[in-house]
Amino acid sequence: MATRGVKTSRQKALTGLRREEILRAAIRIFGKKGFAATCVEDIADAAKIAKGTLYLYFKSKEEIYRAAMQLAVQELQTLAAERVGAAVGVKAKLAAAIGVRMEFWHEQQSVYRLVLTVGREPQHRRQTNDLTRRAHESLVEILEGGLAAGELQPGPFGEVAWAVLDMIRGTNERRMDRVTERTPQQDAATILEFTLRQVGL
Amino acid sequence: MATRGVKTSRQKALTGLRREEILRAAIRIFGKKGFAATCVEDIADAAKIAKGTLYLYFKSKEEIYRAAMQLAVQELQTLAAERVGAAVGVKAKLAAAIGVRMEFWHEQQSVYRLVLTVGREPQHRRQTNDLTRRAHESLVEILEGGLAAGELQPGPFGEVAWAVLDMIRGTNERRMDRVTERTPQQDAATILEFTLRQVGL
Amino acid sequence: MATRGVKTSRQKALTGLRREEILRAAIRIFGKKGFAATCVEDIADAAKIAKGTLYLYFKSKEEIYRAAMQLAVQELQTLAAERVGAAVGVKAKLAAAIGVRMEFWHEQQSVYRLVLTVGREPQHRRQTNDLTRRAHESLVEILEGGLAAGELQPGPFGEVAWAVLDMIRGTNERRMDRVTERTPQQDAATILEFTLRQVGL
Amino acid sequence: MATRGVKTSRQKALTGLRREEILRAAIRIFGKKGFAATCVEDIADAAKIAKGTLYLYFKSKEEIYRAAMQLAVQELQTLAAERVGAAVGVKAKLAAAIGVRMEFWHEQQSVYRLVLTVGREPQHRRQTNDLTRRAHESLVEILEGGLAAGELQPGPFGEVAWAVLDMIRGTNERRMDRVTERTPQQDAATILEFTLRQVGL
DNA sequence: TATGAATGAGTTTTCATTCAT
DNA sequence: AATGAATGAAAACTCATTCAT
Repeated sequence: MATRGVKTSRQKALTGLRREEILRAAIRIFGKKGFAATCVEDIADAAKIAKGTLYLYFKSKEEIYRAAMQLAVQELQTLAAERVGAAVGVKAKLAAAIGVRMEFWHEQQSVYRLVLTVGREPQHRRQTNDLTRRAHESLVEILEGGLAAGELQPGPFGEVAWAVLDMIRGTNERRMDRVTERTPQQDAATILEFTLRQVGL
Repeated sequence: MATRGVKTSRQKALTGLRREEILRAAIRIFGKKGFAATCVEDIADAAKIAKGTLYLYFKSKEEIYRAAMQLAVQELQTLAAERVGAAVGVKAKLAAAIGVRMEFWHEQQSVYRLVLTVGREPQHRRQTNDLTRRAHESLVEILEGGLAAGELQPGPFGEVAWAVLDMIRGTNERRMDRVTERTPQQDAATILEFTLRQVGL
Repeated sequence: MATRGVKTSRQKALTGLRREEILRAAIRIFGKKGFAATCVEDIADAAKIAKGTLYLYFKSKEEIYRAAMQLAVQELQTLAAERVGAAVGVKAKLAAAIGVRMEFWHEQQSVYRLVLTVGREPQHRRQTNDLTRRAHESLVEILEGGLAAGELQPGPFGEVAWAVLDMIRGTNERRMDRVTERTPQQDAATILEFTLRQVGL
Repeated sequence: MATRGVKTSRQKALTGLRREEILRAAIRIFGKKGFAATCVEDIADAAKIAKGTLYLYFKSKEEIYRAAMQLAVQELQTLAAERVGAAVGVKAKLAAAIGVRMEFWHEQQSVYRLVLTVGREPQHRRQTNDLTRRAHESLVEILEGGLAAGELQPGPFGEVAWAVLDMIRGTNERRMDRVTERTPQQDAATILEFTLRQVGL
């Protein structure tokens, strides 16, 4: 009765932990099999809980997916903001923005598969696009910062930023599918070089 | 009865036609709904035949998908080879290679959706990658042709070609999802410009 | 292709037959176990078809129930209208209306259980009430016919008609639950007598 | 610790109170939704206790139902016995017996719904019938008392008593479902009148 | 005694594939 | 060849009951 409707902070922490464990499992399985081919029980098994328990934390398979995606992307965004913030100068900031994404996806391949496969399914496009747009904005900001600082000339920053994201996606995908043999570092370097050439550096 | 087990060429032609009708329907529906969310009956309805009849032409849903993809891509490749062959000089050839892809996908959005969504699902990656590899090869050939003709200096042609494909994919996707407002022509121009800058033209 | 979207009358008859077989099975099972406690598979088993086949004829468990109820009641109403129409004079008509209901329910206990149990569940009340109202109307008509013919004095026909239905329900239920040992004929006679006394005959 | 395994009378009283609170909540919810559609958590919430706590007082959902029903009916029986006992003469006693039931159910619609809907489900018929039988007996007693006192002639008292109960149920149900617009008092008067006419008063 | 997280059997519904006509 | 009714395995989700705290 004492705790009715209330949660001690210890309980909240546990609940949060459990939620996250489930999401990590979900990311793994969704990333491997895709959304439709993943069944809820697979996720439960991977999280080592019963099927019903999932539904205490999420109210549908769809919601599990959304939360998993959010968790994954949130972490990347935090990390990227940090690294870009620490860099000085457009060039270094761009290198940081590109590099952090290459490394992150490389280390978190299952997350990336999740974004690439499930995120492209018709019902998930909108969410995925929102995430992409934010990444785009942060790249444009870097370029505009360079302009303001007099390091760059004006240019089609919007288009360049999209090109960067397209290349990051493409190189990562090819690495994951073993279409190319290049390392994340090599790819990052190439993309940076290409980008700088586009903005006249 | 006379032709039991044998096919007259007229019959073969008819069969081929019917197959293609089915595939056109499949492309439309798969592209709109994705692979898992499409049910075989949807395709049969769209092709105006009975569900059972599908199985006379294809032995599973999976096979319908594979054939649909192949049909879609084959047409693009034929068209691209033709246009690129007709162009003279690296620049014109590149412009043709990029332009033909932009237009084709723009006109055949449902096919493109098919490639983008279903083609990304785990079980279809290998096939999709094969198709992409061929596109890559043909771009590299153009660039190497330019080198042989003395129009270009040596450069990271492989990487540039991938970048082109990544940008084509990205811009098309954004247009389809209405993330940007640009026309296929504008995008093609930007991509071409970007590419030429990379190879020093 | 010839029959696309069309059904030969033979096919329709078969389909109708199958539908009815399913409904007869449903009536039996729903009547025995109640709505919630009946699972779709029980009905399929009783109808000797596969679970999935049910869904070719009805789109949900709920719809099966509604159709079953309708079928059951429709038959009673047809039979009642026939018998009442054939009878001459208020007294005979009343006897027919009461008698036909007693016999019908007695012979079709499973249908009756269906109406009594499932029909009382909150989500089905409205449909059940509609059916009851029609039975009420037809009884009132008989009484008003008697008034018009000068056989009866004016009276609270509406209330009497409800009382008749209440008693029919009550006696049938008690017989089914073996709370009393009376026969349908005895009960019908008692109810008729009671009714006539109420309208002054 | 001193009282381990033993219950002080204070504890028993508290336990009894808590049990009753739960049952009142259960009556409300069962009455509104029916047995199957009610989930244990609904009851717990309504009783403002945790789901697990329910199982300290009752060992299953089924048992909660049985106890709730018993509680509901017990109160009616006590009240009826009291009122009938206070009335003098068959007519007054009948009026009391009918009236008390009409009023009670009218005021306790949720209880009544419980009896009407859940009580009709196959697994609960026996219990419901037992309760009904007792109501029947008490009505018969009144009529036989009238016979003994010389107020009535012999008659089919058993049948009349059932008719009374059938009409009470019917009128209450119709009022609850808004099939009629009559008040409990009007219905009670009509039923009394009908009854008296049957026993020749 | 009280709690509510965890369980997993059980339910409805979908749909790729088969097969008798 | 063509049909579409029939199948049944598989999926998402619910909820009565248990149990560690």
